[in-house]
Amino acid sequence: MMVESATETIRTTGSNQNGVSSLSSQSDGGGREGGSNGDANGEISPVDLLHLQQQQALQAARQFLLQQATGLSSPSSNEVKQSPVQVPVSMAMMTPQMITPQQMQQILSPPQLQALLQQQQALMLQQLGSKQLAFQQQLIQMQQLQQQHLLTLQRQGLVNLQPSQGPVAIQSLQQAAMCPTDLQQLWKDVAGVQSTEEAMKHEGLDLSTNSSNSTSFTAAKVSPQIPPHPLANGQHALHTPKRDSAPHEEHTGTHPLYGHGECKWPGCEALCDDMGQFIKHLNNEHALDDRSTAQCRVQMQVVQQLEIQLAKESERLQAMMTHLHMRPSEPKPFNQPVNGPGSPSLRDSDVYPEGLPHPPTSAATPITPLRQGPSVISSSSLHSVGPIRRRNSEKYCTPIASELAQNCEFYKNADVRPPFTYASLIRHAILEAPDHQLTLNEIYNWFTRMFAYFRRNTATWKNAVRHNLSLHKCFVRVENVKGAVWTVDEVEYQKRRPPKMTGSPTLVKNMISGLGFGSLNANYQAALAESSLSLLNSPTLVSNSSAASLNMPHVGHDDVSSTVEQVNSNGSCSPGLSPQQYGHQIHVKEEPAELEEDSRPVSLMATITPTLERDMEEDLPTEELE
DNA sequence: GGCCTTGTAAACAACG
DNA sequence: CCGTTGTTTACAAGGC
Repeated sequence: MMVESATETIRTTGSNQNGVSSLSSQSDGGGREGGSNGDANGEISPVDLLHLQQQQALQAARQFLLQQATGLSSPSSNEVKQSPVQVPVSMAMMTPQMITPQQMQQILSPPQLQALLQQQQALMLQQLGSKQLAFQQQLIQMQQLQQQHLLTLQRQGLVNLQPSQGPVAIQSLQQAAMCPTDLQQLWKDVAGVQSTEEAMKHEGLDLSTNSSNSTSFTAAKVSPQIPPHPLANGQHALHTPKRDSAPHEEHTGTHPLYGHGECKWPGCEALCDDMGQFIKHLNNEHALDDRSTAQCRVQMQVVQQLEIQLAKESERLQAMMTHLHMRPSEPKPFNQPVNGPGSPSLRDSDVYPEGLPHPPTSAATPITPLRQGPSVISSSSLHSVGPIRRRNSEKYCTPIASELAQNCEFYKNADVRPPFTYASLIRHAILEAPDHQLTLNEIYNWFTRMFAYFRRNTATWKNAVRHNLSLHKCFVRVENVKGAVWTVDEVEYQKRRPPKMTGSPTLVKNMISGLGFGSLNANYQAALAESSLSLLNSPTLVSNSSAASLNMPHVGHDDVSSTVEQVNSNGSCSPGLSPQQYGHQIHVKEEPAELEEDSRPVSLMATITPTLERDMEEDLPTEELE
């Protein structure tokens, strides 16, 4: 499929953030090393080459455009006369010119760049009046120029883009969705690049004009002089994926860009004690300048991509269900763009439940687990669903390690309940600690640090944490010099969830039989969610998923964070637990009684989302590195 | 329907 | 006394 190529290229973006996505790198709001583009290993890949070439192409194109654009007046002629060269703001907003090619290159992968150009062109077509025809043509020329360049490159074997990809570049881009961490990284890159290149100024481009003719520019109206409310609108217009429904933000303030004491401007996370300080910060740091507009624009792209991705994944789900002889229910929600005009984009909470076969046999069949899935698309309207009795994790799916690694930023910012049990989370927190031990308070902190969700209702979940610590034998309290710390007894933990058969036919049978009557069992739901998530979040893996996979027999495990220990056992550096312990844990099977209980078809995931396996392999090392 | 897991709530004790 | 930590019990919801 086309996904292959697209994701292949997008991977470059993904790889850049490996450092970021690693759980260890929770530089909580602290200094972000923006712009470290990951090409630490000084070799120049074809992709790098492409970037370079693209950069040149862009520059050339821009030069060309600028020369002629200067003659044009913007529709609203609102240019600010700061820079020698004035560019219609719509253009500034809509084209890569608003940031330097270097910046573009840094924040967007080649196909993204290309797609951007095309999308911008499309937008231009919509938004510019007929007067702008000439301008459009120039834009097209620019794009063509770039495409030609790409073509040339490809013919030279430097690029693996399909020649025909020009027209469908957007599609490629769509297919290669960015995961939350991607997005976050994107922001950081933009921010980082901007900050470092601030002095360079925008090569004669001044974007700090306002434009009333560009609808999308409303987003960019996040400007100092505008009070919070319009800002809120702006933010909603952007459909920020990680900032979903705001109702729960009241306690943190009334500003959608402000929450939990920090600035929620993408990639910012600056700490602000109060709203006043935040506003000040907003005005100072996020004024209407090229950086902000760039970020807004990227955010638009982000939202767009997420929406598109959602649609695609929905389609995929539809196809899967159809294939599995499920009643497709109403295909409607899948085929139509998720975000109706004007509707908050991330309406997935509507889409998914709808997309899933409505439980015909039992109205009680819960769909919430899926909705609470880690998927980005399920970020909205989740917090108010009330007590969650079941995580969809634990049993049937999501590897905490990989899930968290990939969606670290997402969970940090989105008020979405992580689809893991407390026990899993606690364990993960502890194992993530340098010496595999944490005090209660440190566990608390980990929760709040890692999950925006756990910044609310502290009494409740803290109680739950304590409850879990006490309840589960796998959590061992160790008296310490400075108090007590909690550790994980892996053996005990694994007892609770012994590895079962992986991708066994039984499972499949179960699944299918479960599907037979349309009542989705939780496993399947989770599988879908998981599958969707992994695809959504790690385009990197998509291309490999089919090939990789299935060669990790024993990991039909629900909570794949267990793999962390596996790795640890190899690499071994776990003061908390001996390597032996770790070595044993996986296959330890004692207390048959307990094992019995565990007829969880966890391995389903291995069948459905082989991606995860690779996933784990990938992010484990990063964990180890911390 | 019973059992199990999980989440939530709450009571309670120990401790600083 | 108060807050934190830790244990325990009870109950509800959901899955098997």
